[in-house]
Amino acid sequence: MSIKQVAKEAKVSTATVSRIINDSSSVSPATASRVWRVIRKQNYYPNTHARTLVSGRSRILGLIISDISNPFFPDVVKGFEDVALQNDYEVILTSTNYDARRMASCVRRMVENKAAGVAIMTSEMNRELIGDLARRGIPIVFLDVGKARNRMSNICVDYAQGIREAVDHLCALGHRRIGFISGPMNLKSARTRRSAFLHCLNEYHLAEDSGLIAEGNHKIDGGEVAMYRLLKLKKRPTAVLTSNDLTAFGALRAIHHVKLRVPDDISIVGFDDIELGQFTQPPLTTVRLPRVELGRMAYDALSRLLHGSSKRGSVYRIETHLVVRSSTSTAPDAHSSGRPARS
Amino acid sequence: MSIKQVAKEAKVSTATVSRIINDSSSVSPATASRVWRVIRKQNYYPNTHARTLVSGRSRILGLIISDISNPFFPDVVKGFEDVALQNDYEVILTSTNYDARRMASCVRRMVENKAAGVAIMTSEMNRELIGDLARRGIPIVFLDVGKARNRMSNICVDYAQGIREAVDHLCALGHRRIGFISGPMNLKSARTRRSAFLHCLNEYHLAEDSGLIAEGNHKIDGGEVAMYRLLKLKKRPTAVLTSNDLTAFGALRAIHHVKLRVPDDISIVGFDDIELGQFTQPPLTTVRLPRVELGRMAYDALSRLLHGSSKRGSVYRIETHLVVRSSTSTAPDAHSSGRPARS
DNA sequence: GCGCATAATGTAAACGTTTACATCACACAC
DNA sequence: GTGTGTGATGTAAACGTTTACATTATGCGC
Repeated sequence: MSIKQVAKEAKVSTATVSRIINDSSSVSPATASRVWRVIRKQNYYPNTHARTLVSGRSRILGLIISDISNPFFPDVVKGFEDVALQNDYEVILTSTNYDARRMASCVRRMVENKAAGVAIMTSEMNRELIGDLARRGIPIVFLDVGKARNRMSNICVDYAQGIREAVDHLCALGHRRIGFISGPMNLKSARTRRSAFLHCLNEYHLAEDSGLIAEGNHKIDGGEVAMYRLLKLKKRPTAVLTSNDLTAFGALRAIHHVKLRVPDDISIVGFDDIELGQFTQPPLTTVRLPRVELGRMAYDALSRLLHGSSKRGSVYRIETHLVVRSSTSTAPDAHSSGRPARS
Repeated sequence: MSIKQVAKEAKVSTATVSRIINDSSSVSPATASRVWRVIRKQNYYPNTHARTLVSGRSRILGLIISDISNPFFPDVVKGFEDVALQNDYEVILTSTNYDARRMASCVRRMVENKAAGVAIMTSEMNRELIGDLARRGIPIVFLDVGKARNRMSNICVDYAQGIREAVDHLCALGHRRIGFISGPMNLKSARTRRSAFLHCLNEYHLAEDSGLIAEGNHKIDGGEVAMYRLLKLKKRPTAVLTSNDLTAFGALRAIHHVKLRVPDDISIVGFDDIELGQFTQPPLTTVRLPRVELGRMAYDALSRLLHGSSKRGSVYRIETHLVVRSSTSTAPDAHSSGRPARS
């Protein structure tokens, strides 16, 4: 059961066994193979906790997300976990449930478990808590937070690119009144997406009409309610971008409910490209955010912070691109004036 | 940083600090509050690994699933995690990716991390591996495996109930040719669902026509392909049950693609009731399997095994029920002969 | 004031590893 | 034969806790 018993049966010291398990450096092949035999025979597994205790390094990586039942996250988790596992790291997954207080407990758990590094894939942030981790020398990877410092890297999603492609696409189809359904404005990621949209509108010299912007909650019901609001406008938008796909699903639902058709009467563009978007009626045109890759990148960033030569963090970039399906088409009121020039 | 420093600053022994952190039994309130002050001031967190090492108990629970990006699992994970956390357990999540070999590594990781208990929510099983856990005295909770033994409990999903309700519902609507799209037959859970369906058909004295049974893969594409097969039948079914919702989504897609209508031409019933089922076109009639509750129950079962008086495991039962939405309606060829009697 | 139960606290061993350092055997140069 | 470098192995301390046991202080009955 313990290294001692292995050592005893193999007639070597515990030090030798330890060396064999870990690096095999400077141990004779003969002894090594004999000890390996005993290890297999006894079905011995080293005790992680003892290892961590003495060596100080833990081979545990923390992954903090908002909520696993938000379809954005499973792929991120998968990407992160797969590659972490391949490198013999254990992953501890915690969720904030969008609640800043639970963030504190997430961080505490990371510290208690002596996580070697932490990837924070949620935007509920807390300066002090981060400081807590930093002070303990734990490398951190953030999502969409602008700074790279010592032992802190940052993954920046280029929302603007995808949104630009979407607006581009809609303008080409003759749309001029383009609405937007945002996420909850207390969420950093929602604000980022929203401002990328507004910025883009400017580039196209389209009037920024705050009436065309509704706030959702990044869930289906919120998207539905927000879409009803936009539909009640006397001059309703001919196309609507949404802050995430679930919101778009809600919008589709609302439109269907008032007996309008997508894309004939209204075009809808989602964001994220969750798998189910292919199967809505009609299949959803959306901006793809590669989530598995995001998870993988979070691991890579962490790994570089852990094993890299420099302790200085970096900023990584994830691209987003439009995926055209069937929820967008020509604007119903399209004149032949063509698309506006990009500024 | 360590208990010693706390002890030193509070002018007590490490034993006293330990007692204060853990049980507070037989330590004077005065000392306790003084020590707590120091703990907070130093921002001290006990080292989990040291704790586990000496005490032998680990407050880590293992959760083994197939694949987090299968929409069945996030809710299970959520249910399990939430209640585990409330009870100060850490959760280690591992995925088999439907691969028996990876199951071995999942189990090894559980042992290495000295998990206090393990919930295995996937049907890829392996006798030896389980024995490995059992021999180490680690309590286990299974899903849909019939035995309860020492330190082993089992959660049984009552698939039959929900399927019975579904067939009942379809028969009441005049359907006689009811098809079934199964999951991959190498999956235990898929086989269980399939045989529950066949059994039910018997109860209704409906002919068991193997041509009406197609094999999918529990994913959308598989459901789609399987549905095409059923549609090509010279006497195609008027209603189709599916082994899970994703399969049903695929079926909807296939039907839509050949310009038939759901439910007018064909009724579809899913299984699981994943959230997105409400938002398909039409919203999916399905059998609800309460996943969050399943996760919670897995924790409870584990907890009882850990802290309960008896080491003997139990069998728990999860009910499934039909949720009627809009993907089912009267059979197109319905005669007025009424529904067949239940045997 | 004495003895004794009880409450509060301290001492030190133990948990299973890793690792710096010590030891040993051996070969090789001189 | 002596010294010295090297490769293989052993010894023992250390990691940060918990906990059985020991010790000390406190209060109470008589």
